[in-house]
Amino acid sequence: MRANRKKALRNQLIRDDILDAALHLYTRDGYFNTSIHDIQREAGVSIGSIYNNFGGKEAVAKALYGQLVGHMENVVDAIASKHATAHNRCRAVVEVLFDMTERETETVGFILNAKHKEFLPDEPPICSSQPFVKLRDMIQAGIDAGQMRPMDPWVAAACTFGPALRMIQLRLDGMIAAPLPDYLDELWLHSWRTVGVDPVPEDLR
Amino acid sequence: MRANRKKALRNQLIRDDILDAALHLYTRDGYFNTSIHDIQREAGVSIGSIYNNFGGKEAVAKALYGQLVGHMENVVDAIASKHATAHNRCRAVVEVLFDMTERETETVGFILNAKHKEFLPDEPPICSSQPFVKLRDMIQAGIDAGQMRPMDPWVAAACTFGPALRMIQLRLDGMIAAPLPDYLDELWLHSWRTVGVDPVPEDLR
DNA sequence: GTTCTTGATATGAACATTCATTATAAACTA
DNA sequence: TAGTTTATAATGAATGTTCATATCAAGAAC
Repeated sequence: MRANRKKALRNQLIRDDILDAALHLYTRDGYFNTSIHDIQREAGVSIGSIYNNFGGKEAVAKALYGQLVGHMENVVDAIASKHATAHNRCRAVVEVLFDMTERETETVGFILNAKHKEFLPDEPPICSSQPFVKLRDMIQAGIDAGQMRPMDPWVAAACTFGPALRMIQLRLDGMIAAPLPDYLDELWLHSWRTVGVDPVPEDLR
Repeated sequence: MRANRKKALRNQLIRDDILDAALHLYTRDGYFNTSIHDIQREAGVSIGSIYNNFGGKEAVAKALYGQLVGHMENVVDAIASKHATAHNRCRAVVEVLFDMTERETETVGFILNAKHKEFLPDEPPICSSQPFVKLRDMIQAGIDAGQMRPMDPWVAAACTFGPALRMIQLRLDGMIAAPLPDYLDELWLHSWRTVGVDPVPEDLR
């Protein structure tokens, strides 16, 4: 029993090593420029281990994708349960995304920037994955509650998160030198003016 | 002389056929899922022609990239010389991008969505290419002229074009069913409220 | 306690395939 | 004639995948 747990732990470590290496190489070089051999070298495991644990090149990407989407979903859920109003929720989403862009750059890059359709053709597009659906629900709820202007939900979503996502992309591309959180207040003040009924509260400007 | 021109013309036709095929396949399947043989078949030319005219796989992508960036630059230049105020210029940019997304879907997809860094590692990032630089200059001029709120230029650019770019991405991903121009007025009304000093003129709402 | 057996996993050289590129000769064009 | 296109085949490097073997932990037999 104890032995099994130990074994399972070691197993988990190897899986994590592989996924860590894959994330690193995918975000640096792209999926197609990353060979199984590269991952094997970077992770310090054998090729066989990758096939034993995942099954193949695409399966590694799929597992990584699932893990990170799950992570994003947890983040969104945490925000939704912590904040009540549409304004506070949406602002928290942008705040967390900006923080994550600095702290977990590779995660954000892989989730927001990678073209999954090209290497995971069977996965639904990222926009229809759980965390993104929940973001849209968040906005729809805000409109229904009269906290956001009545407008097409897609337009509302694009106006609410579009500017922030653009900033993230520019930051990931090395165009913006300063950490994103530095821009949070200014950006959000303007973003919310677009969609919000009430202005941004004084203490968040 | 006349003969040379005819020859050059035929030559140009072949080159265009190759680039058209490449654009089509790149946007549908991605660069790495598109082989030279795929392009050759789709274009109805021989492999030799591709190597004679371009030199190799990456060179095709590079030529295509250059052509489309040049096209975008012309579009931006035309807008800049046709309109005078920051508002009219920026709105025209969004309008043209929305139209192009419907009419030249593949061009827009390749320019805005493709990860060029992965297959053209020597090219500078798209954000620092001429047309994008000119867009930022456009915004900076608007701020200097007092037509746009004084704010960080990156934030201004993200607020001005971020929502529109997000809409384009959603449309390209098949999330939005209606043609983008249907959303133009509503989106721009909200976008401009974010960054403009004066409101959107009556006749453009 | 020592040795043997077992099951699960790790290893990495070998294999098979893909695919960019080169080569070649015949047909075509100016 | 000289240059280009075409059609086809050949080449070889890159790389995804397989599999026989090695490793090792945990009991079983003695």
